[in-house]
Amino acid sequence: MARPRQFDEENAVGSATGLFWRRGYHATSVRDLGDELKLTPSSLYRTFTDKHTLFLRALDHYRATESVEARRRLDATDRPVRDVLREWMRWLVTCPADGEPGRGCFVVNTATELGTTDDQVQQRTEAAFEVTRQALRTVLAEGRDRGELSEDLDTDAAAELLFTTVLGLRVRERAGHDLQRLTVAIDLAIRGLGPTPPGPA
Amino acid sequence: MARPRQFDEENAVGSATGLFWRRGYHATSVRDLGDELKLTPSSLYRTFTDKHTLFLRALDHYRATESVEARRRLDATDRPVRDVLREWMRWLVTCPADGEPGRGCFVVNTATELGTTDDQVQQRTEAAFEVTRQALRTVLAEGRDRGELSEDLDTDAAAELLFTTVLGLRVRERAGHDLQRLTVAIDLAIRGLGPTPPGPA
DNA sequence: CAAGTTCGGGAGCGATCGCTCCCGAATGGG
DNA sequence: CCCATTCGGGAGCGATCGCTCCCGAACTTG
Repeated sequence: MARPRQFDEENAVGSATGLFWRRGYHATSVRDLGDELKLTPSSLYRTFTDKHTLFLRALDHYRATESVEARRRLDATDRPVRDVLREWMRWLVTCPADGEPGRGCFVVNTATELGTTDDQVQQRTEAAFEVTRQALRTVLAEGRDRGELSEDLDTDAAAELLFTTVLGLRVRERAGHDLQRLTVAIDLAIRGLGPTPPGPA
Repeated sequence: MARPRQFDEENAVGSATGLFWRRGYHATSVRDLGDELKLTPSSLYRTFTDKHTLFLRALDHYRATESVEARRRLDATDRPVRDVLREWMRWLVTCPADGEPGRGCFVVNTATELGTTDDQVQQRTEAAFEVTRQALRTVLAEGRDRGELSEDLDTDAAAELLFTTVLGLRVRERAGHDLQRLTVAIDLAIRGLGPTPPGPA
């Protein structure tokens, strides 16, 4: 048709995600975004409509990268369930430190900042939450089927509890809490799943 | 000295707390505060210096009311530890509904919105967190001393885990999650403390 | 009662907010 | 090759931001 873009749209969304992630929605200005993405206001608005739409794109981008990576780490069916869960939770409280510590979880930060005020945002945060919760249910059910967890364990309830605990861990990482304390909580959360049942008699 | 105030300063701080609680720091403007507190800008700034200082006052007010109330509900030493903990956690996810649902915890909301960027804010959120954590340690230690919890239970670790879970519950209340699901998580968290040991032989 | 001080109210400061419009340049399709 | 179309760049829109100053009124103190 006409002149093509001189920037990669997906890269730009990635940068915007980082900025929204660190500062939140309201504290991030359009000019901040323009500087970070190396985009002029006109290009930014032509491409992303407005700030709110770009924020939704950022949420989608986060879910397509970070959330997918998190889910992938839960799908290691070749290892004991407890090990998978423990390492997954430890990764959740250390992974942001790859870039910089104290970013927490973009979805959690967004859910607490905006609450239930924005339907489109809530729809996305809720979908992200549901993916994690469902993944936990699946992992726990697998563990029980493989005999690694007691048959008395209510896996749905356990998933609900682990999911809640994970949100708390993300908050604490954001708040800069000591990693060792978080590890203590994680280890006990895993132990809370109960002892490994004896092998089939 | 001179002409006295025509408004109650503590009431004003209370209203400001409610507004900051619902909307967060950045989304609350000084004009919003002025309308809510029925204060003109000049009175507001003469009394509270600036928006940031008023926010710190709001955090202190919250700790002096909500946090103290929460702590009080944990100090019921005349009842079984499990019952106290369970009812305390259920109250944590329903108490905001007295006014309106979806407010979550002001301290959690603040910690996730501002992260570790503001020293004075972080100092207050951290103090609030530590009070809750210490209260949990005390309650669990009492429960163990009274023989309601196993002597094998690491009460410090359990306090760490319960504290983390509570933060998660507060996030989920803010996000509008179903109360029944939260109750499921709470009940299992209590069960995770282990069985009641048999009485002294 | 007069002096001194703080009050409530309001206009309005400079800066920044989200966003729009216009421009010449670059690139594609007919 | 030419023209329609989108590009990057920048000026700047009205609105709102956090905040300040000035005013006459109200109150306490000597």
